[in-house]
Order: sequence, then C-alpha cells, then structure tokens
Amino acid sequence: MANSSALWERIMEVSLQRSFFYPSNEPYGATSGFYDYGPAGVLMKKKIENLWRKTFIYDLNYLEVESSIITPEIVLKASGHVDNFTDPIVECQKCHKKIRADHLAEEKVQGFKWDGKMESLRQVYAENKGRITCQCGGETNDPYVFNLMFKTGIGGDQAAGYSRPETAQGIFTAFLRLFKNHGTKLPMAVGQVGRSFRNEISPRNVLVRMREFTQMELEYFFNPSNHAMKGFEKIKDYRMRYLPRDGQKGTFRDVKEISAAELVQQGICDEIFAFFLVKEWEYYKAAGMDMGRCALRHLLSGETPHYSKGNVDMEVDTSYGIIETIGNAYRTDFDLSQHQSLSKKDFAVFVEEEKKKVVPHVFELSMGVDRTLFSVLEHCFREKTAEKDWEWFDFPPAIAPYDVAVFPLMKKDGMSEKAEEIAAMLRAASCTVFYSESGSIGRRYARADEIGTPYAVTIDYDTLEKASVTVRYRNDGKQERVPIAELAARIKADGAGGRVTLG
RNA sequence: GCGAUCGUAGUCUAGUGGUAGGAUUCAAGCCUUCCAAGCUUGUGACCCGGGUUCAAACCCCGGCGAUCGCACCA
Repeated sequence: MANSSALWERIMEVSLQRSFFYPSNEPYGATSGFYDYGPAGVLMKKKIENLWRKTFIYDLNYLEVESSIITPEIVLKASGHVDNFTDPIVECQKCHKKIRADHLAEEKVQGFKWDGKMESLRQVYAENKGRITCQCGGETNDPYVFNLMFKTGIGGDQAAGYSRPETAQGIFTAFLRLFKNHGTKLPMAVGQVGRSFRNEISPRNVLVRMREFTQMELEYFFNPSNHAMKGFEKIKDYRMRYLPRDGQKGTFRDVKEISAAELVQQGICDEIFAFFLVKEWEYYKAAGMDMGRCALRHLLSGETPHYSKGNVDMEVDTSYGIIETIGNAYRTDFDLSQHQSLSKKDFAVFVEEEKKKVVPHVFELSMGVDRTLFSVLEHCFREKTAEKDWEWFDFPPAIAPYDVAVFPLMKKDGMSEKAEEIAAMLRAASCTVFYSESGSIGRRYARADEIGTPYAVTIDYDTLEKASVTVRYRNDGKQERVPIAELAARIKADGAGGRVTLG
C-alpha cells in the first residue's frame, strides 16, 4: 500500500508540473472539490470525450444533445432528486460527529426499518430519546436533511432551481421532441457530455470525488416488451471480468470471466444491458485502461438506487483503491412516468408493431470523465527504466494530449523555420502538435514522452536537402525517415492503428 | 465534520525569531546533426488574516487547503 499511495502522489505532482489539472481558484487558497484542467489535461479530456462520442453516438448512429445545467425545481422533484438525493443526518452533541440518521436508528432501535420519510425518523428519535446515542455515548440532535444539490434562484423572483446532479434529466425532458423529430420509432438513444454538480460533504481523492464533474451519459429508450438488441449476435461471445453478487463479501472479491451471452442466460441483465457492457469494455481498452484492473460488479440488491431495477458498475483498481467509474442502470419507465405525472404531458409513444402506445423503458449508462482520466493516468504511468531514464505515459494515440511532437534538431541553419513549417502543416491536417526548440534533442524527446506524446518528428540537415524527416516512436525510441509529403498521412494512420513502436 | 500531521519558486526539498539556500523546470547565449551531455547568464517562493515582539516565513489564535484515519459517498 505504501507503493501505491506513492503512485497517486506522483500522478498529482506530474499533473501540477505538466498542467494536466490543478486545484481551482489557487490564488485564494483553492476550493475543496473543484479542479481545473490545464492545457495538457484539456486536450486529453476532449479526446476521452470524443472517443466516447465515436463509440457511443456516431458509430451507433445515436443522437447527442446538450441541455442546460440550471434546472427548475419541478424537474428534479419529478426525478426524485429533491426528495431522495439527500442524507438524513444527526449530529452528536458531545463529539459533533455527523451520522447518518437512518443507519444509527436502525442499529439502535430493535425492529426499526426506515421507510424513507423524515416524519418517521423524527418520530423514532423522539420516542427513543437517550437511547439512540453516538459511539462516544453522546446524545444526538433531531434529524435533518442534507441535500446534495447546489440550490440557486432563477430570475427576479428567485424561483427555486438547482445545478443538475446528473445530465440525464435534460434528455428525459427533451424526449418527446426528439422522438417526434427523429424517426418516431423505438428504440431511440440519446447521449450527452456535460458538467454535473453534487455538493459533497467531504470531497476526497483529487478527481475521484469532486463537487463539479463531467459525465458522459446515454439513455437508450426501448419498448418494454422487446429486450432484443440489434448487433447483439456479433458481440455475444465477448468476455469481460465480472464480479457476481455471491463473489462479494466485505473486501473479498471473486472476479470471474463472463461473456455477454452468459450475462443474459443467467438472468443478470437483458441483451440491451449486456450489449452496452461490451461497448464499455471496448471503450476502456481503447482509452488505455489496464483491463486486468477493471471489473463489472453486479450491485447488491440493497445498493440499487431508487430509480433502478438492476445495476452493474464498472470498477477500476487505482492507488486509491477500487473506484466506480461507470454506472449502468435499468431505469424502467421511472423517469418518463414521473415527468408525465408532474408535467401532465403524455410520454407514451405509439409502437407500430403492437398498434398501441407505451411509455418507453430506459437503459442508462453514466460514466465519469474525470475518474476515467485519472484512472488512465495511473494505468498508463511508466517508471523510468534502463532504456528510458525518465517517467512517461504510455497513452494510446487516441487519447494522448498531443498527437505529435515537432523538433528542429538544432536552432540554426534554417532548421527552426523548416520545423515551424512542418508543425503548421501537421496542424492543418488537424493534428495537435507539441513544438519545442530549446534544449538538447534528447531532453525534448523526454519532455514529449512525459506527457505521453506517441510520435516525435525531427527536422535535421537531411530534411533541408532531401525533404524527409525522422519519426520517432515513443515506446521503443526507434526512428524512421519519412518523406515530408507522406508525413501527415503516416502520423494519422499510425495514430488510428494505435501504433506506438517502430518495432 | 472530527482526530493526527502538514502548507517555502512551475515541481521536489533545506532552513533559522533579524525577509531564504539546493536540485530540477523554464528563458537567453555558447557548444553539439539525434535520446534528460557540458559551460555562462537570467526569471522565479516562505497559504491568508489577526496577535505576541524592536523584529515573524519561523511562536500563538483563527481561516483556507492538503494527506492519513473515522464518518459520509442517492
């Protein structure tokens, strides 16, 4: 554990040093739970998001939206967040520890099982005055609710509103319009990448638990009488690491391998659910995760949220321990029905093959960008070795902050000018270019490696005479001469193929 | 939020009641056709507020932040 705690410390140092991310509002002493992305971090975050768009939106011909962040109270009343996105809390009057009121009452009062209503909690505390005590023996105050949403006032009359706690609701509220405008057919899937907000009591672990974070969510709307998934046949034998319910006892984790087809056969989930688990697995692999350190966990029945009929999380092993990076939920018609009843609009849609109207069911996948980025940083971090006397990142080209580095071998004899010309050419071919001309060439290769740049193009005397450059591959440091005319295509092709060695 | 520890250049780190050194980074120059070479020069810091004191970055109090542990994490 001593080694692994050194890893996130090292990642934090590198992040501060190389501008991946840093605490927000630093001149004022930072604000807990908020982080800014710096130049390298932004490039990488965008690539992680764009790889997601490609995998979950474009390749599947789904829809993407961008909904507003500030959300009126009634929407979140419908979603259940106003009432359920809360913790009932009591405070010990002696040691001032804050305790979950429902947990404490259930532990101290025989037979008490909380029904989710504050009334009943207040009642049980009133009836058992002096018996529900803290570990230290102190008495508690009356239970109160702590809502994890950021509240604000909209307009001159300060109508109640909140910063959204998830991006999903903006998709549900747009469902009717999108359905009418884009095919009037189920299934339909809509995704969104955007910021969400949760007022955590104590944010921890850098990017793992933030108060403001970015989610990538997809809502798949389907006819509840048809759980078949187009394209399932092709991926049914894809195998993933999986933690079944009976493999989790305390810290004990018995991870097995399972295929998409087996998940369905064993009744853990339907084809739709299993299909997206495969997509997630492929996405993580492409993003540079060490898949031996990832596993899908079937949530225990008590852990399943209020809206869901079944959940499977993606969990990733990091130096902070196991963290949840993706939540998958079968939300049924919970959200649409709730919006139907509060908005008085009809959310049922006509299903041609059955000649009737149904409220669609929803499968949701919800991924945290920041946690993913953090995990990738950890999984791709490489210590110095005999071959490489510096620390570096083994990012797949698809998510590396810069596609390519461009260096003149020396600053003189027109090499700088030529190098700038080539950098401009690569930028015009929409590559992100890391350009540097100061210091020795070896030092600059090291700098490029340190932020995981897969290729380094060097301009030397031969470039001026023969119109060719050298391309250096990050992972083995080997080089090859490439004609300038072929350079952009070569970098693009290598990047798309994930090539990181000359071999 | 509680307890313990901590807060010095971009990063890492030394240090003393009399305003600070080192390493590395970065910038400029010399040198050098290829993997953190060398030389020269330069930029750059004591978290914030209050108190004690002739004097505080150092001591005390409060705040903010960080780490670990506890709790929390629909």
